[in-house]
Amino acid sequence: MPPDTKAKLLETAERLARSRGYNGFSYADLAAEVGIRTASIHYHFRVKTDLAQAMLERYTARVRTSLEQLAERSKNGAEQLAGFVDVYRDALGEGSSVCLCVSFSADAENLERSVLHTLRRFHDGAIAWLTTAFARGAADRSVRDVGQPAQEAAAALALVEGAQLLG
Amino acid sequence: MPPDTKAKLLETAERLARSRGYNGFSYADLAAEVGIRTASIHYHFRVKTDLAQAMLERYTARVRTSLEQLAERSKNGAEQLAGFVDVYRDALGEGSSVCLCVSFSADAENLERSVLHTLRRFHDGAIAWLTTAFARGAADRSVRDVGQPAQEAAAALALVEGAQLLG
DNA sequence: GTCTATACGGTGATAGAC
DNA sequence: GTCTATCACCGTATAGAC
Repeated sequence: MPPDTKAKLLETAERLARSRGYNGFSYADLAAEVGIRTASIHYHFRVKTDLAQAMLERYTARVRTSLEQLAERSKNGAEQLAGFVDVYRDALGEGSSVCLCVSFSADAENLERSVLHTLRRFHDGAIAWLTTAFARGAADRSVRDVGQPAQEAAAALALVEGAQLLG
Repeated sequence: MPPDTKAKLLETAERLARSRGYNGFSYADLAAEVGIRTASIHYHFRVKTDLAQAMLERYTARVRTSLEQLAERSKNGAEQLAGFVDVYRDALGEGSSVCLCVSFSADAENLERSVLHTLRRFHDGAIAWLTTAFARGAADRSVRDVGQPAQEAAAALALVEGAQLLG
């Protein structure tokens, strides 16, 4: 069994990005934490953009799975919505860190197209999921005062991301 | 009349920070836009932290004035709250930029204590203002479904900041 | 796969002439 | 006040030995 350095790099990079922002950690920081040299990182991720892309894809897949499971096991729309906050925060990395997408969005100006594209798809997916949840809550009467589900969804996403920024 | 380079630096720096993030612009960028050399910037702001502090103080003062005037001229709580979004976005720099505090919050990990303190005071002030507005709206019946004004205020601030991040 | 060694540009910052 | 010149560092990235 190899130590699977690549997985360790991704895990550590995500933790660093979520606590310091994507541009807030360097290959030097990452290498030090994992216990190798910066040059070795380049073997696994040729350029830093490759690392960013891999981080985001790994993160997106994890969130998608969590949300799908939550939608299935929820009894109604209200329960589904209530679980969203937990998924968005706790299940994705404990403690005083921030959603990976918040950290990426903040430095969005310097990101590559492909990474930006993945980021946008994550947001679209989250809004679609929330829209369904609000519509469900309105239909089963478990959520009150639902206007346009799509608008409620956009507002809800902005709310949780903004809340993290203020933390 | 001198060209007042210092003011021009602050103005340009704010525009750059709001479109690229605080760590997204360098003295080189700033110097190029203003039309001087990087060394000259150091005459006005010895270190970059000094610039950050000055930017934030200037911004905070401007927002405070706008919010005070808005509170005074508003007929009721609902009108006051409706105007908040405009102040927070338009009145503080047109176009596709972001609130200066969002850009600072994103890179918060690398900021100095004093800057961080000013940033927190801005947030506290905004929440206090919003709390008053919600309480006013609840009292004069112009705003429906007001729970705890302080909580509504925190949620509202998170909402507008998160919305900017997603933009 | 990981290492040492190195390249190269960009960064904030300083000294001193004008 | 602004300049030129220069600094020490840190960032990503590459070459090649092991």
